[in-house]
Order: sequence, then structure tokens, then C-alpha cells
Amino acid sequence: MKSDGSTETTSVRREGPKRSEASRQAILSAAREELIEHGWRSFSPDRLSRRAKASKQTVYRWWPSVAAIAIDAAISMIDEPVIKPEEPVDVQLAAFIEPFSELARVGDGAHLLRSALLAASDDPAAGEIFRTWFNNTIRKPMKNVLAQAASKGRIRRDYDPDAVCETLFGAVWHRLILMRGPLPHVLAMKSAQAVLASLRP
Amino acid sequence: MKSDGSTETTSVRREGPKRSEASRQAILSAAREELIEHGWRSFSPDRLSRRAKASKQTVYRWWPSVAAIAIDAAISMIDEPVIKPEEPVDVQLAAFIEPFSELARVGDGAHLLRSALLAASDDPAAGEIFRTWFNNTIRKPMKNVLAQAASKGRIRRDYDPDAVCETLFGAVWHRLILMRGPLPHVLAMKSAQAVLASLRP
Amino acid sequence: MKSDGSTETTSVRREGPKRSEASRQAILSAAREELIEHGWRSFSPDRLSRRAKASKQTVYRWWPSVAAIAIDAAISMIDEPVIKPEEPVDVQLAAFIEPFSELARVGDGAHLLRSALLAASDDPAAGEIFRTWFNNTIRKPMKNVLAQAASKGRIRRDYDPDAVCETLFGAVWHRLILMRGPLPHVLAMKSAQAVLASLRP
Amino acid sequence: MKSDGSTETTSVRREGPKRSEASRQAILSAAREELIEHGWRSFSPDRLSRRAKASKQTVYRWWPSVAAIAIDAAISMIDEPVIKPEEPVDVQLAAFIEPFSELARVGDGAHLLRSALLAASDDPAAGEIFRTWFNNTIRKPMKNVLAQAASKGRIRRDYDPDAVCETLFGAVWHRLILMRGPLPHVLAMKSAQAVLASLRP
DNA sequence: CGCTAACCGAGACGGTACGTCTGGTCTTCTT
DNA sequence: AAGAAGACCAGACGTACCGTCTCGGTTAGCG
Repeated sequence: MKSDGSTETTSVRREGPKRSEASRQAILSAAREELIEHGWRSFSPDRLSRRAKASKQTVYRWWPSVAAIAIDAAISMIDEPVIKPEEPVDVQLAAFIEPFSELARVGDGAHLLRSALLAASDDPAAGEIFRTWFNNTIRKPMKNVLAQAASKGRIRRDYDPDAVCETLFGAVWHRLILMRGPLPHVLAMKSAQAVLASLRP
Repeated sequence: MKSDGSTETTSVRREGPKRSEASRQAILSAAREELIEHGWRSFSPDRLSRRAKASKQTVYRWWPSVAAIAIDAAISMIDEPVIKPEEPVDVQLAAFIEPFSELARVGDGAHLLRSALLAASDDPAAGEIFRTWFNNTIRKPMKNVLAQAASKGRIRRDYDPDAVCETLFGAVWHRLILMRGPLPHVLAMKSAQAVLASLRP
Repeated sequence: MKSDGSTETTSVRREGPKRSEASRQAILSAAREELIEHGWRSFSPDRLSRRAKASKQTVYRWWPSVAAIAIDAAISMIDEPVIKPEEPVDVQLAAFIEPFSELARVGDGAHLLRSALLAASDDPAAGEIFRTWFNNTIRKPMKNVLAQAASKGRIRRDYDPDAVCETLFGAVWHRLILMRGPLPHVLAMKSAQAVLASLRP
Repeated sequence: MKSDGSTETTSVRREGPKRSEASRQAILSAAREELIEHGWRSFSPDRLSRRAKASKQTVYRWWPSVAAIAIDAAISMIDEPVIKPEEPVDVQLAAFIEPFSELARVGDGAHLLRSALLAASDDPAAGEIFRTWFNNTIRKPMKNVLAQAASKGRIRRDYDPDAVCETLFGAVWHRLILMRGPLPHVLAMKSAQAVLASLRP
């Protein structure tokens, strides 16, 4: 997630005070608490600014929408997947899901995650933020893993990488959003193995 | 959208201290329009009752929550899946997805569907309504189909029916909720075949 | 306050296509309680009919407005003044005020009286009902008393009867409506004597 | 009715986190119109804020109750009585009533006045506001006038100042609230003279 | 070292929505 | 025909929230 944008080397002179990092953190932190307590539909800038002891002006100055805050707040809690090329393919695929199920397991992480996904779905612009992040963090690396596997002959050559991604994460959304069920540790491996089973060369 | 509407012989009839079917239909119809125009987060009982020319009292009298209305409004647009036991298993499985992708293809059906899913996720009680419907309409019949297929030796005996359901519909949710992408006609068959490929005996 | 209530030997009898006296009494009685509890501005036909176990239809059928009910409910509690021609003029004049201050002294009578006066003032039509009653019960008899007194030479011949009435009851309204003060027993006599003092022949 | 209104040089200025005087005036002005058009019982914060183009929040922020607004709106239209000690006592007493009958004579002033009095009677807290104003503006100054007159031997020494006030204004209330009659110019002097007649030394 | 500009918390503003209660009307069923 | 019951549309209730605006104070860096 692009948070501050410190690359302003060109002509746009930023005179005077700079963005308060303390305020930014307070708002994101308050956002997490608010999303967990009240959910996405009742996520209100008013309560947010009150809880963060920040003025509404400050909130509106730095985020394009409340949905963007929700996504920002949640994404910053999801670790980057750690892929080790030397491991078997199923383990590598499962590694993409791990950060999600890990967050969903601790405390009210599932609620936070769900709220952010709802925000991404509700607000098209904010959804674009999420999709960009998802593409960079999940979809592209996964494509690489699959390409590698295919070149080694582990899976069929006529596989559809997007369909694989869809299937793997579809199960996550199904449990998280619709079923409000848990994301047990084994889910990642079971999904990965099922997908691979359908891709046997 | 309007299914019967045949009773409107005179101008605007009221039928006394019984629930008015005309009012119910007007509210559901207005709900569909509101969800499509404004989305779930801005789905307001105020605007709904104004559009339906119904009093808010009437809305609150007959539905436990706005989320319940959203789900009611969407579910009533989803046709029951038509399963023909004599057809191949992949066709039967695809038939469960068909009603969804069919609705998503016409007009703003996708938006309506997405809004209802958000409602189901936002409001736990309303989510229960959706889950009950999903269980009766999709999950249980699908279990029967799978059991039949297993008894005929078409698929492995150690299959997990919930995982199959999860995988099949996960792709739908992924496209509908997160990617805001289309649900092309072939998706149903492709998903069904991929799932079956992983269940080869 | 409950005037009949004795006929309720069986449960709740209904007596067909005549106006139900039981219903009328129940409504008036409930009206008194409602006016005392909630005051005029919050006097609601809804609560009234609920408390009286009468349908709103019945209320609207027999009274032209809620204000009329309030006045009806209060007036029926005010005794007719008892005038004895053989007594001194000041006693006779004071006798007109007595029923008011008597009602105001018992329980929440002052509140009931005040509410009815507000109703009479708020609703012009209902005000007319009150004025008619006041004219017949107070103003005309008082005029007779004054004419008698004048013919006996007790007061000046150029008195203005309406001004006398106005002065006597003005003090009552002042205390009752604006000051929310008590109407002590001596007030009637003091007012009467003050008025007479200004009419000495 | 509009007293200054001169500050509106630019279109509609807002002046930040201080109370907006423009808003206050708009609300009081709208309140006067609403009270005249609909009376006290139908005086609704909803319509008031709509007419004043002010938000309901703003109304509730600055007034403790709707009744308080009604009283504020009316009182601000009643001029302070102008008492000249060198004039006869009856003229001085009449001067207290003059501002009331003056307001009642112009346009719908009587309706406005009546509505405010009903508000004062309906709401005990708001009534207290009115009583405080009445005490400071009418009762205390009148006591001074009477004390002066008594010390000069114009009236009896054993007069009751509250009874005098009650009698003088009782006639006003009687006409204004109950009889819905006019407050002719002569009323003030006639009442004053009648009261004084009963106080002859 | 004072000026200026962007920052910040605070909060008033006109609006809209919340879920509940009420106002009058109407309809059905019961007596 | 009268009455109890209650559904209906309309809209008021007081509170909470929306996004915009203005205030007064603070802080950086340029002149």
C-alpha cells in the first residue's frame, strides 16, 4: 500500500509542515478498531475521527474515501506471502493463502478482513485499490510459481492461471464473507492440493 | 421482475387489516431499483419507502432488517436450479451456477446480486437467512448429485461435498464481489469440469 | 372520576348498533388520565384509544376533534356553581369561581383543567364549545346576579358585566395557566371583594 | 419583525465554529411564521428547520426545547413598557399592558402571542423562562410604581401588588387565550382605572 | 528571526437518515 | 349499524451522521 508518497522530488514544492505520521497511525489504528466493533456498514468518519482524536478535515485530506481507509487499515495487517521456490508446488500455492488465514485466526482479524473486503466491493474506486494490491501481491507471483511448475512438468501446460487463483481464493471468500466460518490452517493445503489434482499432467 | 401484478383491477385497492400484497411487491421492486442505483451501503429505508410509496412502518412491520429486504429482493430473482439426473455430472454441477450467472448477465443483475451478498455479510442475522436459502437450494441438492455420482463410480468416494460447493461458488463470489467481472456462460462448465478433474476416481 | 363502572358484571359486553355508553365513559375517563399524565400537547388519539380499549374509529366517530374530547373530559368534572340569591353579593360572585378552585385543589385536577383550557385555546372550533359552556354556566348567571345587585343599589348602575367576569376569571387563568400556582380557597372571596370595591356606588 | 438584517452584504456567509447569528435570526423568524400559521400544537421542529433552512441539529443545539423557541420568538417582539413617573398612576399601570395590546393589534400578533403563552403553559421549563421574563419586565417595575403611588397617598397602603398584577393581566389572558377577542386600546386604561378604584385610600 | 503557508484539533453548518411513534383513513370480522 | 382490531400512507420525533467550512493555534522553512 502506497501510504505517504515521499517521491515528490519534482517541482511540487511542499513548503511548511509535513503530514503528521502520528495522526496517520492514529487514524489507521482507530479504523481497525471501528471496523471490528461496528463493521463496514456502520463505519463512520465521524466516529473514526473522534476515536482517533483527529479532525474530520485531516481524514478527508489524506484519503479519497472511507472505503480507502478501510482497505488501507486492513491491507497493512496482511503479511506478504513468503514463497520458497525449492519447496513443492502445493506448499508454494498454500503460502499465498497463509497470510490471510493467519490474520483471520488472531483475535478479530476475520472481522477486520471481512469489513475491508466489503468496502472494496461497495466502492468501485476503493475496490480498484484492493485489486491493484491483490494483483501485485498475489496474482503475479502466483503466475510465476505456476509457470515454474509447468516448465518443470509438474502440472499440465494448458492451465489457466486466473482460474487457479480464482479457485484458491474463492474458497477463502466463501468462508470469510458468506459463511462467516473459520479459516483453519489445513484449508490452504487442502485447496492447493485440490487445484493441483485438477492440473495433473 | 413483477411476477403476478394481475390483481390491480381497480385503481389502488386496500384490503384491510391483512398484509397488503401490493405493498409487499412495491417494496421489493423498489428495493431492487435502490440496490442497483445506490448499492448496499447507501441502501436506506427512507428512500426505499419513498420510492415504494409505502410507509416506513410497513417496511419495519414485515422485515426484521433492511438487510433482510435486500436478500429477499435478490433471492426472489434467482431461479431454482434445474437438475436433470440423466445428464452428465459436470452438466448437473454447472446447473447450480447457471441461475446466478444468468441473473448477473441481464441488465444490472450483477449489481443487485452483489448488493445482496454484501447485505448478507454485513448483517449476521440476515446472513443466516441467506445461508438457509443457500443450504436448501444449492448445498443439499448438490450433495445428492455428488452422492449419486459417487455411487455410480463417476467420482472418488472420499470426496468432501462442502469443499466442492466452496470451490464451485468461490469462483462466482470472487468474480462477482471482488473483481466486478462478468460471469460468462462458460464459467459454470469450466468450474464444474475443473472440480471433477480433481475428483477422478 | 370513574362515574359508572358498575355495570361491568360480565366480562366486556357489546350492545349492538347503538352508541355504547360504556365506550363513551371509557374514552372520557382515559382522556382525563392521559391529559393529566402527558398534558395537552402530547394528548394523542392513538394512546387514548389504546388506554380506553376503544378503536380509533369509535373516537373519531363521536367527537369532532381531540380538543373537543379534552374539553368534554374536563368540563364534565366541573360542578355547576350554586348561587343563593339571599346571600351577599361577594359570596354570590365567589360562588362562580368555587367549582374551578375546588377541582384544581383535588389531586391532579389543576393539570386536567389547564390541559382543557389549552385545548380550547389551540383549536378554535373546540374553543367555541368551551365558550358556549362558559357563557351558559358562568357569564349569563353572573349577569343576573349583577343586575339584581344593581337594582338593589349594592353596586353602581354603570357597571360593565363582561369586565367583571373578565377580572374575576382572569385571575384564575393567570394562576392556573401561566403561574402554575395554587388556587387557594380565599382567592374567590378576595377577587370578588376587589371587584366589588371598584363598583361601590 | 426583521430587526437588523443589514449584515448580509455577501450572499450567504458562514463564519466558522461560532454561533451563526444569521441562522439564529432565520430560526426565530421562521418560528414566528410557523406559530402564526399552524399554532402551538402543530409547531414542529421539522417544519421549523425546513422553513428556516436550518438543520434540526442547529435548532436543538441552541434551544433547550421547542417551547423555548416559541417563547423566545414571541418575547423578542414585545417592546419594553415605557413608564414615566411624572404621569398619573392609571396611565403608568396601563403602560404595562400597552406593549401586549400593541403587538396583538398588528397583523397576526395575537396569534403569535397566544401560541407562545400556550407553549409556556405546556412546558414547565419553558414556562419558567416566560415567568422570569414576566417578573423582570412587568411584575417588579409594577411593584415600584405601586410603592411610589402608595407613598404619595394615591392608593391604600394595604394593597397586594401581586393581586393587582393578576387582575390587570388576567383580563389580557382572558381575552387573548380564551375569548380570542381583540385587545382594544381602551382596555389598558379601563383595567387600570378599575383596579385603582378598588384601591382608593 | 519574523513571515507565511500548510498543517492540526475542534466544531458549527445545511442536509439526510435512523428506527419509533403518531395522525387520520380504511377494511375486515365480530357482535 | 356499531365496535375492536389493526394495516395502510404520511410524516414528526430527537439523535447521529455526512461532507464542507471556518476558526484559532502550531510548526516548518524561506527570506
